[in-house]
Amino acid sequence: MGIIRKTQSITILLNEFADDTVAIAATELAKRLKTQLNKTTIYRLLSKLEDDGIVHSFLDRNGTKWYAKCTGCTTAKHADIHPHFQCTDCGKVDCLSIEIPIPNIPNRKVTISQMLLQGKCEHCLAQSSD
Amino acid sequence: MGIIRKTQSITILLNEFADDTVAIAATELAKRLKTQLNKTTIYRLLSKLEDDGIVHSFLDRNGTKWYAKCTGCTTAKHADIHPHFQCTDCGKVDCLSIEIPIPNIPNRKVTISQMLLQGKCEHCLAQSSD
DNA sequence: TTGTTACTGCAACTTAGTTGTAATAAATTT
DNA sequence: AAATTTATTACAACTAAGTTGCAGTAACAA
Repeated sequence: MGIIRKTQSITILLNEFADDTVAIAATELAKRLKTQLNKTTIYRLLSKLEDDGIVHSFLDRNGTKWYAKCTGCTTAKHADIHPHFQCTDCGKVDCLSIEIPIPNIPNRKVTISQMLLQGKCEHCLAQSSD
Repeated sequence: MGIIRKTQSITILLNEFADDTVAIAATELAKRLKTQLNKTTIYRLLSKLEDDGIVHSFLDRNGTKWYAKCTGCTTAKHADIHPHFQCTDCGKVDCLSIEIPIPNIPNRKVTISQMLLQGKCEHCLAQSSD
């Protein structure tokens, strides 16, 4: 179910992911590209790009789905095991370049681990002098 | 916005949380209690119970919202900083009684940390002899 | 340049959750 | 115990995110 043809739509969509660590909400993409792409196309492409290991997705506390570029992922396996950070002030979300070890839980075999951190980003910390 | 009156509805709803560590999906509660409570009531009560520190909620990878009982929380602050575990085989979700330290991120002030672990639960591990 | 079929747009749909409002039932007062 | 107050509930209607089916379009191979 990956991407086979290099279409205009893909170029338009990938252009939005200029910054490698900043995540974009799926709904935000749908809004931004409304005049250029149908929302069905956007959702379908995002899903394919994720299958191909080009982007990865995650949810924040509100259930909003975010997408960001992958680094070092393949079709076979997503290697993005970094935590994500959401600023509670400005709402900005990005990928943190640290690795969180998967904790060992007795009686269970843990294979996937996801971490969402919330707090104040650099910019908002400076603003509030707090 | 907390709970003021001890109503029948609350009794019915809280009865579902018999097990202290097993989480229940909001949609599952809506389905189970359909004949007894209106879904609006269910969602509003869950939200109030969360405000009161009686239950806490979190989202899984599919965006499904789960609720589970709190231990040691108050109206002022949710103290449930444990990770949640979802079995990729049977779908069961529960609270793990371990504490994950909030990682220190340079240039950011992290105040909330959430972790979702996925893998095989004890029961499904035994089933699959794997 | 033609044929194949992946991809896209559109409309209609689904699902989770929310909002407004009138009726009901806890809890308090008399 | 009855009356009063108002938090709570049910109902219907709505919203927002995402999905599905399908006919038309556009990559790309031959």
